[in-house]
This record gives sequence, structure tokens and C-alpha cells, in this order.
Amino acid sequence: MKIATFNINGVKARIETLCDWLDDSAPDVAILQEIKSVDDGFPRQLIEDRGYTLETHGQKGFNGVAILSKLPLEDVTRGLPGDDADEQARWIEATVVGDVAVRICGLYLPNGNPAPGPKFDYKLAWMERLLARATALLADEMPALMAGDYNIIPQGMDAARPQVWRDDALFRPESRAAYRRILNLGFTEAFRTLEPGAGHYSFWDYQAGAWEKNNGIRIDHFLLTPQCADLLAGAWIEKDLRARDKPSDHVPVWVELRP
DNA sequence: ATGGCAGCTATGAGCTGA
Repeated sequence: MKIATFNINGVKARIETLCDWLDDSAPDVAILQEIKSVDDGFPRQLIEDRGYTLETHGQKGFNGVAILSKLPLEDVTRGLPGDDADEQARWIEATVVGDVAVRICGLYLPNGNPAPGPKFDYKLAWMERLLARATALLADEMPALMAGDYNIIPQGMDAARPQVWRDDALFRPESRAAYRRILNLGFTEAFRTLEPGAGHYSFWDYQAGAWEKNNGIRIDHFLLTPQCADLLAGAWIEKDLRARDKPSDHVPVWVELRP
């Protein structure tokens, strides 16, 4: 089973890119972020025509996450537990029922800039709630993964120019420590586990020729529970998509799970 | 990453993103 996470930066602006990608790359499951659309505004028919079941958790204008699957989806939940007042659509869960059932959590972690400030506080508070959900997932002792745009540069090697990001919310010590606390519960970060080298990125800014200069960062990640890590057969970044017409500023990151 | 780009919005100049 091949699973991809992809921050598409607006489903209405990216629908042609998204459909071409589904046709060409054929993920069994796609976890999308920044759909920037309410649920009713999602071009559902184009997705279903391609054989996908679609579950969305949208919001007007910003944020918004979705899960697409060629296999049945069960037990869908929306919203990260822990703060009923949080209205930002950044979390969706569903169980994919294939040869083995896998709990899929799709996330769009807050950016947090400028730091310090209220947006940075929201990021860290959100990560505390993520830690709690991650702890509960581990306690279930089932194959499960949390994937999406983490807005975290885990290490210096995950940025072309790490010194530029030193004070940024994506790289500040508090952000990376919060990310490590989750990892250290016992999760496996799929890509880094299989690819120890530097120079692999999942985002290049639209500005200042970042793509042409390969001035990227790696901020889209798959975190696997031990039972899911046992199934890990591959992990890669679909970098080529960034060079196409009307690209997102992110590219898809993949894992393959094999029972 | 510095403004420069891109997408969104009670259509418009302002917000958000990373």
C-alpha cells in the first residue's frame, strides 16, 4: 500500500495538478493539507470519478485537510482533541481497511511565525495536544501513522541554508524539542530512517528563485507507530512535481507499507 | 526569508503562509 502526504496549497487552484498526479502516481491513500476550501467547495466528483473515497475537514479560506483512499475508510474523526474552542481545520483521522487495517492521521501543524508571539504559542499548544493524541495512538498498539505538513525542520541537514532558519518558528529549539518529544515516545520518522543523507527537501518557497537554487526545507513527515514501522517497505519524496506548471510549493512525500 | 510569490477573500487591498 502506497501512501502520500501532499500540501496542495488550495484545492481550487490545484485541482488539475491534483487530478494529473492521482492519474500518474496513483497513491492508494493521499493525505492532503491546505485544501483552503469548505467541505462543500471540494471538487468531490473529480476525485470520486478516479475511484477514491474522499473525507474532508475544510475551512473557509485557509487550512483544511483531507484523506483520499482507494480502499474503504472507516471511523472518520475530525479535529485534534484537547481544545473545543480551536476552530482551525488541521486534523483528520480514518482507518484504511486493506490487507491490514492502518489508522491514518492527517495533520497540518501550525506555522507559528512570527516567533515569539501568539501564533508561536498556538503552535506549541497544538503540539502538546498532538503529543497527547500520539500517546493514545501508541497505547492502541495498532499500525498507525501521523502524516502531513509538520512545519518542522527536524535538523540542520533538513535545510539547504539552516542558518537562515535559526530564529524561525519552523526551526526554533522549542519547536524541534516538541517534535522530538513526540518522536521519542517511540515513533519512526519514515524518510529519515531509510535515507540518512542531507539534501532532501519537501518545500521550496515561491519567492526568490528558491526552487531554481534548490533552497529547500524538509517539513512534511510520516511518523509511524512501532506496529506500522514493521510494515515500512519504502519512503521517498516526489521532487519532480515541483518543476511542473502551476506547482504547489510542497511536493508529495511517500511511504510504502507491506504486510 | 528581506520585499520580491501565490492563493484566498462579503472584489480588493490585505491577510496568510513558510
